[in-house]
Amino acid sequence: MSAATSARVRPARVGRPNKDSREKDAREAILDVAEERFSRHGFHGVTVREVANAAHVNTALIHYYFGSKKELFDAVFMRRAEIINAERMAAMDAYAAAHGDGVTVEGAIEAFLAPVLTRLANGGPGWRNYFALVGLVNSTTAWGGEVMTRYFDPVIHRLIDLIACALPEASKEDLYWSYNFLSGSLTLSLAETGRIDRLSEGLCHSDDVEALRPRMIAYAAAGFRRVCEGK
Amino acid sequence: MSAATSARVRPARVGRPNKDSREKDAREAILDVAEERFSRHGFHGVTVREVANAAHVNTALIHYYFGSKKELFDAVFMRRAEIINAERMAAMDAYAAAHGDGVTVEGAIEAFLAPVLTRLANGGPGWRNYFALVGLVNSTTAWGGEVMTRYFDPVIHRLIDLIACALPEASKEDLYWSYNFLSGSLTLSLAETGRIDRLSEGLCHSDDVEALRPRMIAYAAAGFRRVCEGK
DNA sequence: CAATTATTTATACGCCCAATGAATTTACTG
DNA sequence: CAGTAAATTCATTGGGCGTATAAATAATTG
Repeated sequence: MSAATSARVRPARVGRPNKDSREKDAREAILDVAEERFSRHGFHGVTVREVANAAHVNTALIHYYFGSKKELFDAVFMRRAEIINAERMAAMDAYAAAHGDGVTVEGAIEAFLAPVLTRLANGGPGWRNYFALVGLVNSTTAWGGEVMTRYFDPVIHRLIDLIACALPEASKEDLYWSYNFLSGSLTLSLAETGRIDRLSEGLCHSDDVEALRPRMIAYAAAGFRRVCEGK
Repeated sequence: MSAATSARVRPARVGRPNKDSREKDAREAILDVAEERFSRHGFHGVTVREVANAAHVNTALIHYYFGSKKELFDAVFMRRAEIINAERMAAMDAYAAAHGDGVTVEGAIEAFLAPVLTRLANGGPGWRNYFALVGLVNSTTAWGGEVMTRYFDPVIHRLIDLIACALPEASKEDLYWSYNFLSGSLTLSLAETGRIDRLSEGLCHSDDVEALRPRMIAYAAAGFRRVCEGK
C-alpha cells in the first residue's frame, strides 16, 4: 500500500534479539531516536543516516521497518498520539460523568490538560521529546495544521463541547478562537525552547511542570470566560 | 567576519538594473522569496536553488549577496524585525506617556499587539509571511528560543514593565509565565496554519485579523489578571 | 537438524545540495 | 570613450542525501 515495496509491520517477534544485548527492539530504538531528532530539528533537519547512526543500526533497516523517511515520521507521530488521545478522552469523560450538570471551565480544561502534563512531568524523556515535536508541528505552516487535524480533532471537539456546557451563552466563534489561544499557549510550553528561561534570566524554567500547571489552567479559564461571556 | 569570503553589503546602486525590467532589486526579490519559503517549510526545508529559481536569479547571486544560506536566513529575519520592534516600542511609549499612572493590562497589551496586527492586516503578503516565519521559529526547539531572545527581548521587557505598573502586586514569575502564554497564542495565530479553519469547519479563518484582535486582547488580559492577581 | 522466515549488513546508485572562482556583462566615472 | 567597479552568470567541486538490492546472519519451525 505504502510508497516502498516492503515496510514490514513488525511480525510476531522472531529473528535474533539484537547483537549487543540491547534490551529494546531495534524498531523502538529507531523510533526513540527519530522522535528526539525530529522534535529538535524538524522533518527536513534530520537525515535517516543520522537516525541510523544514533540508534546503532544500519541505514537500510529504517527502510526495512518503515519504508521511507516520511513514513518513519508518521510512525513517530502516531505511536504516542493514540495513547494520549485515549487518556484525554477518558479524563474528560470521567469529569463529565462526575459533574454532569455542574461542569466548570476550569474543570474541563484541567481534565483536558491533566494527561499531557502528567506525562510531561513523569513520562521520561521520550514523552518530553514527543510533546516538543507536537509543539513544533502545530506551528508548521505547510502541513502542520493538517497533521494536527488528522490526529487531534476528536479530543478537541470533546473539550469544546464540555466548555460549551459550562458557558451555554458562548458562540461557536468565541469558543474556537479561545481554544486556538489555549492551543498556542500549550504547544509553546510543550516545545521547551528555553525561551522563558532566558527571558526571565533563570527565574522560570520551561520544564517546570508544577509551575506551569496551575497558571496555565487559570490563564486559559479566565480567557475563555472573558471572551465567551463578554464581561 | 562571516563564514564566506564575500557577502557584499549592497553598494551604492551600480551595475545593470536587471535584465528583464524587474522593478525591485534582485536582492530584495531574493529576500521576499526566501521569506515566503522559509516561513512555510523552515530553514532545512528550503534549498537555495529553489529560492534562486523562484526569484529568477542565478544561484551564485545569493552567495554573492548573503554569503551563505544561514546568513540569508538571518537577513530575512532581521529585515522586518527592526521595523516592527521600533513600532512596538513607540506604541508602548506613547501609551505609557498618555496614561502615565492609569495604565491598564488591556491597554498595555493592545499597544504591544497593535503594530503587529496592523501590519498583519494591511502590510501585504510580505509581512504575513514574515509573521508566519516568526511563529515557526518561536516553536523551534533547537535554536528558536535563542533567535527570539536575540531579536525580541527588549520589546517584551517593555511590555512586562508596563503590565507590572497595572498589576503592582504581581510576582515576576507570574508575569513571565503569563507572557509565555500570550506569546504562544500570538505566534500560533501568526503562523496561519489554517488549523482553526479546519477545526471550526470554515466558521473561523486564521487570516481574519478583525476577528482575532479583540478576542486576543480580551483573552490575554483576563489571563494576566487571573494569574497575577490570584482572584 | 534442515527448511524457513525474520532481521541485519554491505554496497551502491542516481540525484541534488551548498559553495566557489573565474569569466562575462552592465553601468557608472572621469 | 576608455577604465573601473558592481552585478550576474557559468561551470564545477566535493559531499551528503534518500532509497534500493542482494547477500549474510540469526532465530523459529517442522
